[in-house]
Parts: sequence; C-alpha cells; structure tokens
Amino acid sequence: MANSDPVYLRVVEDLRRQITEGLLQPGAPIPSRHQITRKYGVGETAARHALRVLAQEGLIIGRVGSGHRVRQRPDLLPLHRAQAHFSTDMHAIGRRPTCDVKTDSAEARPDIAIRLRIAAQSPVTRTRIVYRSDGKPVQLAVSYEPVVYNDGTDDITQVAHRLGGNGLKLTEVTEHVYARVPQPVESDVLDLPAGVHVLHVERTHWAGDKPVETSDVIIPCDQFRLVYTLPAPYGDQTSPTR
Amino acid sequence: MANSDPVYLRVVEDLRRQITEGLLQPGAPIPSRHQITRKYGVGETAARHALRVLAQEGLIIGRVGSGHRVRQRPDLLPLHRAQAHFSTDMHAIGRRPTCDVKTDSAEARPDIAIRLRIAAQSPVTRTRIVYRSDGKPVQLAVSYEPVVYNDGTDDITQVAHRLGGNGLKLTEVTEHVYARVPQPVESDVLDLPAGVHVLHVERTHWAGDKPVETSDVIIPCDQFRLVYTLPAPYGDQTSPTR
DNA sequence: GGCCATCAGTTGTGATTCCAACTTTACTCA
DNA sequence: TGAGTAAAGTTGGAATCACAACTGATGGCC
Repeated sequence: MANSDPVYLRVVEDLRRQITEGLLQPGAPIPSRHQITRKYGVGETAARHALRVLAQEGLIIGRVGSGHRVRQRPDLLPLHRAQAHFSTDMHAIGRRPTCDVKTDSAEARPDIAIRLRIAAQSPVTRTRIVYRSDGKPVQLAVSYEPVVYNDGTDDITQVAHRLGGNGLKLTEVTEHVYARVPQPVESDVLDLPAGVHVLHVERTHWAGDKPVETSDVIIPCDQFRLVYTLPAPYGDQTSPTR
Repeated sequence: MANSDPVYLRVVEDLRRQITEGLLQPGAPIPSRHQITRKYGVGETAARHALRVLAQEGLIIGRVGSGHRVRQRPDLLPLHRAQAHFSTDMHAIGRRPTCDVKTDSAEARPDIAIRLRIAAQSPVTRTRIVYRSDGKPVQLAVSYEPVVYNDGTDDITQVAHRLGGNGLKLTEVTEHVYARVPQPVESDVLDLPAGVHVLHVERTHWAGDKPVETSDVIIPCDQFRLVYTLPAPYGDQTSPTR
C-alpha cells in the first residue's frame, strides 16, 4: 500500500539507498538503462529518468559509452566538499583537470591578518591555485597560512591532514559568500568576460578557536548553482513517505 | 551552421533569453508543451525536456493543470534571494505559506553584539520568524537589529526598504554558513528529527561599513541543495557557443 | 444571482522505438 | 607479438502515443 509513487522514484530511492548506505562505493558502476529495466521491471523511460535524477543530485555521473558510476558523495552543501570533486568529476567526464600551484611567502595584508587573527604584515605562506579543465582556467583559489604551521615540505593543499598530524584538529569551517568579484583578489587569470557573476568564498579553517588557514575562492557561477528544492514537482524529496 | 546543438536546447535558450531579458515578466505564462511543439517545430519529448530544464534551473515553475509560469528570478546563488522565494513558490505549487512573526526587545548577546558591532547588552529588536508550509514549520529565522534603526511601526521583514527610505543603502550581505545546528539558536520549533542536517546561515546586512541587521536562519537541508553543475551532460551550460 | 457539473487544456508520468556518438572489448591479420 | 578493425554495449537525444490528476472556465440549472 501507499505505493502510488511514480515508478522511477522506486528505482531512484533504491539506488540512492545503496549509495548512501555504502553498498555501492564511489567509483562503482551503476546498472545500465537496460539492466534497470530488467532488474526493476520498469520501462526504459523510468530507468532513464531515474538515472537522470540521480545524476542531477550529484550522486552518480554518466559518460557516453562507458556508463554511470557512483560519484564521490557530494552530500549536501559544503562548498569545500563540492570543490573537492573538481578533479574527480573532470576525470569522470573525460576532461583533463590540471592545476597550477604557486607558493610563496608574503606579508599578511590587513584583511588577511584579521581573518587569521595575526598581526598585520606577519609572514604568511601564500598559495595560489589555478584549476583548469582541458587547459581552460575555471577556478582560482588563494590561500594564506601563517608560516608557523607550514614546515615547507608538505603539499599545502592538504592543510587538514597535515594539521591533523600535528595534533591539531580542524573543528570548523566558516565561509563568507559574496556574489561579485572583489577588488583585492586577482581574478584576471580566470579570463572572465566583464560582468560575469562569480561566487567569492572567503573560507577560514579553524582548529578550536584558532584560525589556521584562510582562502579566497573564485568560482564562476555557471559551475555552481544553489537549487531551492521544493517538496513537489521535479523534486526528488528524499523519500518523504518513510 | 554550428547548429548541431540538441533541439531542446534551442527551446531552452530561447525561453531563457526571453526571461532574462525581461520579455517574459515574472508570473507570465510559458507556452505549454503542445504550444512549444507547434511553435518551435519540435517533438513532445524535446518540449517536455526543455520545460524540465528550465524548471530545474528555477526560472519557471509548473503546476499540474495550470501550466508553467515565470518564477521570480532566482539568479544563481544568493541564499537570501532563494529564501525570498519561499512565499512565492509555496503559493505557486498550491501550498499555503504562512509565517509567525514575533518581535520583542532584548539585550544583545555577546556574539550578536560582535556581529552588529555594538556594545554587549545594548538594546536590540529581536524578530523571530517561523515559516510554515501548510502549517508545517520548515524554516526559522531570528533577526537582530539595533533599536536605533527600528521606529517600531514598520514591518521588520522589510529592513532593506525601510533603511533605504532613511537614506541608508544596503551595500552588502555577508553570510557565514554552517552545516549543523548551533547551540544558541532555538531550533526546536522546526521539530527536526535528531541528527538531521541543517543549513545555518549567519547573515549580516551592511550599509556601507555599518552592520544594520543580523540574523540566524535555520533551513533543513532537504530544502536546499548546492549542485555542482558540470559543464557537460545534463548540464545546461548557459549557451557555451556564444 | 448563485451554485454545481461538465469539459477542454495542462502537467507529470510512462511505454516503446529509434538513432548518433562514444567506449570497451575482442578479434583478425600482418 | 602488435596494430588496426569490428562488434557489442552504453548514453544522450528524439518522436509518438497514452493516461491519470488537476485547473480554469464555461454554461446550465435552480
């Protein structure tokens, strides 16, 4: 009873459950359209629709000729986690992700010093990462870290792990989000047409009450979208009946 | 030439252009499936797909039996704008949006005082708004405003307009986003099951360099989703060829 | 005038079929 | 053995037909 739900939702919910419960690990192949029709006894339309919904949720990712695979769990909101998908996703769809990482030393600008709660002009390690998809720059991240945390040998992109090794535990991430290109950030490398909207994320990683790293991330808006999922049509309402 | 694009994308782009250029104002009806098939000379599948894409973009909203209409422009990311859709959207899909607004005076808690850059225990106007959909509470917002800005007669939900009338111009909104339920916020009114993820937005409206209002917004994550739109399949890549 | 039933129109969902483009695998042949 | 080729499988796109549930408006009836 209570099973007047659309057919495709049955497929969606079953696959989603398997993914969220870990039965299907990231990278695992998803049954193809035809396999779904046989396995669930549904039509091709329903199978295709189910795959589309899951893909749009970000749980799976498809590739022509190759099939769908479980994506790294995007979960819900954290921008930093979504950003972590960059490399994985680009690979998954056959683009070549690259990134330039340039690290140098600098004196903390006043705004950066405030964010890191250190004295202005303190020495910081500045890391500038340009993310590229097939050579085209699509994302820019500039991170600042007090030199005291940087032993100079590690990959600065893995602050969390390194700090974890130092006995510090990252407890929180705060993010300030703007919808524009702020002045102090060099965004010319992204080669954006004038007037394009960008997401500017000021992100600070905290260990306890101590900021350990802060970064500016510039993301053109056509890569991100905050969708207001309504509990109704076209939505996927994460199993409302259970 | 250069028109090997999918057919449905032609429809999507044309309608989207009309919407973004203002030819189709918010509330205006969108051609129905059958009208699209005739108007654009495409099949029903393409028409349906186009409408689905636009709906998922948030540009239009459909209602069984009634048709699609242009939604208030959600643009891309701003949470506060997405939130502003609450009432409109609920109406559009036939739910009854209501909200309780309770206003009282209080002394600023230390954290609130910092956010408003006023002295702790200064008098503030506190507004607690519970958004409901068909009676079910789905969103909670608690705002704080220095009493100096509140003349006591206006609707506090329209801070921007009121301040605009006072000659102040809101220039910016900063948002801190957490993915948890913080302690100081009363979230029991939302009647959330334990462990449910929520979006906690600390939002501050600025007029110049002066904070004029700050608020905590609690949104269960099943209402919002940050989708990482890939420049590839199922995406709608906002006219990449132009 | 007011109320109710009917009816055309619309959306959401579904089945079925087909095709182009692509990937992967297996196979053939030099 | 190695390279090129063929075949099978997969996705994205598309056409066509169908049906249930719902909305809005029309018109008839009291």
